[in-house]
Amino acid sequence: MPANTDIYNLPERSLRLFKILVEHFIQDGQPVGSRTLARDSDLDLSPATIRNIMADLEDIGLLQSPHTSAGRVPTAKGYRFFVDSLLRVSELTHNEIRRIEEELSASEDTQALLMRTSNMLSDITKLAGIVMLPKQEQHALRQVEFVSLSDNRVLVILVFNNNEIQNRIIHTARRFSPGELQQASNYLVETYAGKDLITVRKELVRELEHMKQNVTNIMTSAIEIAQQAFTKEPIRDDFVVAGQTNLMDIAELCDVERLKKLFDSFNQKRDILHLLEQSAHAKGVQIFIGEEAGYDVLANCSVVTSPYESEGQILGVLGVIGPTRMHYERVIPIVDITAKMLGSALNSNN
Amino acid sequence: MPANTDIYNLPERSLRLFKILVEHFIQDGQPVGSRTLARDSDLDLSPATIRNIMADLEDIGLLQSPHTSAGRVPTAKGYRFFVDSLLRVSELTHNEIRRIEEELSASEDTQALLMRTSNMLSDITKLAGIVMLPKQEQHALRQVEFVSLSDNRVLVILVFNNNEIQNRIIHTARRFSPGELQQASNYLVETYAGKDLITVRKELVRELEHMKQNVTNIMTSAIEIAQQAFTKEPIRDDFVVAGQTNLMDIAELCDVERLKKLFDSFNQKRDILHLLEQSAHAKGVQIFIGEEAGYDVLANCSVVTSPYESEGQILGVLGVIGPTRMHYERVIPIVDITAKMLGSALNSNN
DNA sequence: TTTTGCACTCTCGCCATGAGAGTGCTAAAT
DNA sequence: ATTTAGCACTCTCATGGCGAGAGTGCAAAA
Repeated sequence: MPANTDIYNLPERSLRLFKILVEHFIQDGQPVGSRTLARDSDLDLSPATIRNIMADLEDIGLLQSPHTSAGRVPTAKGYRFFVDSLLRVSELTHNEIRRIEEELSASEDTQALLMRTSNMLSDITKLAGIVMLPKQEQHALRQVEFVSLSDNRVLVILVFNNNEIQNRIIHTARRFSPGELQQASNYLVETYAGKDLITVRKELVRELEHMKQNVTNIMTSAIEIAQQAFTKEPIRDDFVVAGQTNLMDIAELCDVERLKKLFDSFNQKRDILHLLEQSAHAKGVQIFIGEEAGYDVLANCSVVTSPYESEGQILGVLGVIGPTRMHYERVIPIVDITAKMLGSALNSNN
Repeated sequence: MPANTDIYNLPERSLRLFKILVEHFIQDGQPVGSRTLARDSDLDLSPATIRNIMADLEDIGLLQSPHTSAGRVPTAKGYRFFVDSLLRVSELTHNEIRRIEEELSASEDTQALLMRTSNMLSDITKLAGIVMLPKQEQHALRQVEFVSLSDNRVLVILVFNNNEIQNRIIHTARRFSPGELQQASNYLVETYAGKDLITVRKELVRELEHMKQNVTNIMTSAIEIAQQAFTKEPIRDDFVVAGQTNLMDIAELCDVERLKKLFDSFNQKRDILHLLEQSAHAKGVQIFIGEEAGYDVLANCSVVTSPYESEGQILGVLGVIGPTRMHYERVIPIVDITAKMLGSALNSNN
């Protein structure tokens, strides 16, 4: 009797059993035994038969048992197989869709909208919502304003095409009069509006070169100020997490050690950011099963993500962090739809 | 032998013992017994005598024992007495002071500075730092800028005297041209710069009244826009908490239930805000011992706060949240000095 | 191939047990 | 009149044994 080592060649019956087992475990978090499975599956099999099948599934690496006399639970590989091949996502109710629509409809500035999105995700899924903020460098400059503060400090306000607003304070070599600032602002808008920051920086460097040869340029001061205003990268959050505390209710994470590590990694951003960036260029929903990807802070966690885009350009990534044992069939469409709606909300916002 | 029920009439010896006990408990969190105390106090007393004294202290309500055969721990009242009458704060080292100075010296916009302060507090104390943001209404308007977005949406940028910057998006009845906006902005700055938002609102109402009678006013549109721009209160965080995760290391809070409640109350703001507001008009450092004040989420927690002010005006409150069992002698001067330095940093920032 | 029967394993809750720590009280000592 | 020594008492906590319950794997029967 050759052991079937290929998960894609499993007999129909094993698949159904496996699916029911995973669903069962997702439901109540207890390892599932053969008795329960015999009772709850519509297949008419005795526990013994089911035990044999489960032993096979364990050999392939889809299941494991915490100890000899507990039932079985899915492995990371098991979850992967489940979400990739077995899962059928459920339709969202009308109410849910309307809820999402409403939350994303209000037109404020982008930052606020993204935070609301994150909150909404966490609220609706009862997990942690996460929204990566778009790199503003991709966005075209729309407006530049200068406000003179005391001495030689100048407040720079940049407005981008996506309604993102940035404030920076710079120190100038000398004091500029409001008139000069106004003039500089006019010049810069005229010259650079519609270009993204990277382009702007490049052109500024060239301009500066040019200026050295041709000192009579009346826009010397504008260039000088701009040089500073556009170069300095403001410290800026990369993503926002909402509803972290929802994770504290989840049994398998309910240990302060682990939670601390997880929360710390939200604060330090590094790992999470790395993971989000990976999925930035996938299309549609992606699912990371924590242990699989090797992020040890994400042990027992899954991350469901989707990039969101506007006018064909990927702006960022959003998603949900929860236990591997999460209701994927609900979470996936929620993330999916949210990403799409956020995309069009940002679009209509321009 | 009349039991001494007045804590201020306790014999010197009892006081010293009590102080040592509290310090001991703060140090390692274990209930302190008579043996330990006999060993560690320089008073040359036998455990038995100390037991008698401790029994007295327990009668007065300064101590309690978790159970008959544990040592004693301070009660809330005990902590109160300790911090009010017995505690001698330690001097900060030069390094620490320099550290604080450096963190608060960078001149950016106010929001960023406050966040850095909060982070610094949590980092230096290894507890949670908290900084209440100033109500911007107290601050004088310095500058108003309008940027036309698509259709009839206008971005309003308010700059206040304390370098705080606010962005709001408003919807106008009709589309305004950049020229009109510029004109409106000029008019508003001319008329209202130097006044705080509350005053501005009042005067605007009067202006509007006036306008109805005298429709020829050329600044109709300015008033119209301003009406919206200044009335709408942007959603805005009331305070920022940093280093929450530090609290997860603390033994007496190390239970997910409690932590969740605490973190939730940070998010919902209500309780914490209420507490902070209480101390806004105290002068200097204040200490709240959680249970005492009746905030049940703050059980086993203390909050050390100080208002910070600039030019004699109280701007807000900052502080540290930690276990009742915290190193007050260190935390108090840190909070104190931070508040003072933040005050002057904000001052020099104007 | 499936099922029955059965021995085996592992967890978990329960209880008893004993060491350790600390107390309170009484009687002796200073 | 205090302070101390002695001692019985109480409470926690770690340990180990025990039995119930759940689930397994295997061998033999259907």
